Amino acid sequence: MADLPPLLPPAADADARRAAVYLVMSQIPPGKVVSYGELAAMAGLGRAARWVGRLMSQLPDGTSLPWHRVIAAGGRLSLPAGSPAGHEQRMRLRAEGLTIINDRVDMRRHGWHSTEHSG
DNA sequence: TCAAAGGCGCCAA
DNA sequence: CTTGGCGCCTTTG
Repeated sequence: MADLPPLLPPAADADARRAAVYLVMSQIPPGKVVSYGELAAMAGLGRAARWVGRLMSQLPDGTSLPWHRVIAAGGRLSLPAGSPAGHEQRMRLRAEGLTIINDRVDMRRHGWHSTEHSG
């Protein structure tokens, strides 16, 4: 996507950036997914995709944030199915009506802000 | 300041 | 499809 102007100042504290990411995350509707990079851009962090990924791993176990709706670019699930988090992710996504094939989901259908022109 | 690393992303072969 | 390579942003030693 085009380079979105930072919603946050470069000097924003980690708390502010985290809050921004959490806020965007909380807006992800069930059955929809976004990539790390998209989430980073939407939160005003630019290309901090990796940073977002690390933030995900840092989330508390009992968090209410839909971390499972944050996946890798192109609809890929980077978390291994054998991993507890990966298993949980697939379980939740399937529960929300997503079809996971070859560790991938159809971004055109389940992408939060994708071209859902024909529904 | 330099180097290494992380639930990443994109391009070339 | 799988590899290999480089870029990106941030944190840590």
